[in-house]
Amino acid sequence: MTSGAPTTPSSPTTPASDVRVRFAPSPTGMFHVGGARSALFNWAVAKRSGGTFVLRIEDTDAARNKPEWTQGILDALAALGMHSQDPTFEGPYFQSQNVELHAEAARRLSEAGRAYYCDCTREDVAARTGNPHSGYDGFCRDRGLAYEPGRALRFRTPDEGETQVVDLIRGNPVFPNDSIEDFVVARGDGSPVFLLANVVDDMDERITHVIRGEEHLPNTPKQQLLWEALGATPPVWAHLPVIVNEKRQKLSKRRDKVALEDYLADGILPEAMVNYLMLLGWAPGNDEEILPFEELVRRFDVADVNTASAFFDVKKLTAFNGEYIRAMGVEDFAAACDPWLHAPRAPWSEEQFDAAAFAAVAPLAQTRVALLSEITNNVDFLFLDEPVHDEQSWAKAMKPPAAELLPDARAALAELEAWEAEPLKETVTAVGEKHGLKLGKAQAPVRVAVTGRTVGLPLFESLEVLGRERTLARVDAAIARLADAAAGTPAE
RNA sequence: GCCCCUAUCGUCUAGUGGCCUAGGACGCCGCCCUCUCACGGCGGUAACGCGGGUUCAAAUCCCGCUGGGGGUACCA
Repeated sequence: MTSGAPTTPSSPTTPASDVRVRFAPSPTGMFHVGGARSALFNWAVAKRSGGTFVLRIEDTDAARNKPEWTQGILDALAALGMHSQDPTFEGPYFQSQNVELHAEAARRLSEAGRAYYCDCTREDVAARTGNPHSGYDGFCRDRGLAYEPGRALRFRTPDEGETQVVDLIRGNPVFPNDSIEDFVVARGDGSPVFLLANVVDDMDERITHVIRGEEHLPNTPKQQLLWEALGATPPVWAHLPVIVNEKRQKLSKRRDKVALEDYLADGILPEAMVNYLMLLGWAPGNDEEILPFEELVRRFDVADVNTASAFFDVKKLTAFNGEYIRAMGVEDFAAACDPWLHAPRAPWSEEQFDAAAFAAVAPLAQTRVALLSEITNNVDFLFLDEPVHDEQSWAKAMKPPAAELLPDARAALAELEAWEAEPLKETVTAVGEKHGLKLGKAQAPVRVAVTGRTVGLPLFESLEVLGRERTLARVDAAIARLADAAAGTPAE
């Protein structure tokens, strides 16, 4: 404020800062795209500020936690670029290893009179208030109950005043204290609940900014009260808008496709997913959207994140993925396709697969796939013994004069000297003209005979790679089928 | 019920009182390119929820309404 005071120099090298953010998932299922976005925003803040990203696994719900889910979280974060080899990354810590600290915090709260023991059941409370949703009525507040197994510890919330939360995204929401019930901080068996454990861990890990989903906003005044009661300065909060489905409900594991792994298995590139997720609720400005993560980070400020919920649009994600695929070098593209070129994802065997043939055709396929998984159908005709039988394609392409054209094409192809794309194209063009067809029409029966489909890679390059022998055999098979159909013996 | 958040094209968003006859992207439609399908190029479609204020001036500020969402557990 004072004029003349030295301002912070803007250094080209990011100075190490005290900013410590965290991502604290619980390992109760497949890793969620919503979680991925929260992690990414935290990661971006840490990167941007030169701070630290702490990963904490909240594994205290023994009944629902499974170790494989924890590994799933680690793998998913790593796939998106957040891994322990990066100096920004700290952890993972496990909440279950901090139970002593949680218990001590509960004890302090109790001893300081900030919390009290309660033996009411839900039914007791509901019977007294007449409303199952009205919250705890404070019945045990001044009964001076000592701890006994079965008695929960409740935090004594202030009766008056209000609690204001400092939130970078939402302004500073104010909650009337009389609307905050005396919530449970430790269960009847002494174990801490989320509200407490989460706060104690954040204090322990010296978290300065809590950036999480909007669904936690109602927890925030309670947690802030806990921070204060425990004698610490609350962090700065930032509540991200929720991600919703087409019905504008929060994405849920039950009804929506939310597992990051599923999208990767479809052939969404991690970079595309990162780019898309960063743009859900935030825009880098300048009318630009497709940007590398480093650039996104450079422009990112959590305070600029939107407040309204955002629809997870798979179509736009897919479009982004197409952009990323087309931007790759051909070799990288081919390498990325690899998992979809072999069993079990591909319907052909290792013996049938021909790497050289794929390499020849990869550049042609690159502009035609938006998901890597689509590569399989684009090149299957090269590796399968017979082309796929797509009956719709057959019906569309094998109308007259296909039955006459195909034998002519077969004959011309058999005599072609150079089995290369250009002469192949000239040959089919000539045959088509003989039947009064332009190339566009004339190529269709040949395409379906050889590849099984009306759509696909450029035909003549495909034939060149397939080879004369296999091409002719397939055309022969199609001619035979057409003849059978004409003779009244249905091929089907 | 109570508490809280929220509202620009179908969708993601730009917009911080005049640059807005509201910009970009996805989607959709048309044209061009073209051996199919894509890619690419060009063009089009389409929005400030409603009602009051404040102001010379409001998508932008205020209030109300309506709509949407989240939370309301001895889950996290």
